[in-house]
Amino acid sequence: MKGFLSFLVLWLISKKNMTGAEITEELEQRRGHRPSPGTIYPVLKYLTNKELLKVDENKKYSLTKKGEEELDMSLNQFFDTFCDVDEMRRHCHCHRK
Amino acid sequence: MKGFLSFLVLWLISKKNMTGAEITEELEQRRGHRPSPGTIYPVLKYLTNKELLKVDENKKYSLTKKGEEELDMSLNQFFDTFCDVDEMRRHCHCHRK
DNA sequence: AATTATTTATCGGATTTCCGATAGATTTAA
DNA sequence: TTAAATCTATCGGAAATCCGATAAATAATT
Repeated sequence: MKGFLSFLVLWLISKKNMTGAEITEELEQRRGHRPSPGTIYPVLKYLTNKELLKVDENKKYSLTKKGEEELDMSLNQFFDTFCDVDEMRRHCHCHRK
Repeated sequence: MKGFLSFLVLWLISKKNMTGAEITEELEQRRGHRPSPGTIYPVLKYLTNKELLKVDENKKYSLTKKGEEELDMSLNQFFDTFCDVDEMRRHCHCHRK
């Protein structure tokens, strides 16, 4: 529950506060398949319990201060791992049909 | 076994043919922790069985034609999911201490 | 050649991750 | 105000993921 999906959810919510349904929709757009309700709601609950997300009266999730810090750390980790992301993109684009 | 680790291994080997030990080393550099032998060798076996990798007499792994195609597809998927990777990086860097 | 160190490989199991089914809650439409 | 549709939430279980322990194979050192 603390894998790539959590990371992606934090990132998406950092860009725009969203409800569970909106997050589901956005994930489907990006990944090409829709996460099941049994996937996304437990993730949101987990992140809320960890106080990385908070939710308002309209069920819109937003990052807490702690969530922003966690996101920053995860982004750093991400770019450590994918330090050559520009090269990845070039490789990707030059092979595009 | 077909998750992010496989993707990363394919990418690393596409840049440079490596042995299991060298891949382990490179992953440790990037991620900050060393994958256990019980993790990395099954992944290499899995990718070899799927004919995405081949291995020479010195145990150096390299991509097969099929492996290159798989990598291309995975890279496309990656950049679909992280379509705003530049924004991610900016966000990341501007928060760096 | 014998010993030691390193690398490769397998195995069983612990944990994580994710899903489909189900149900309750909320919203929308009739 | 019902009825229908959508959203939210939980549950149990299936599958994926990863590890540590162990052992076999290979390489390096003495």
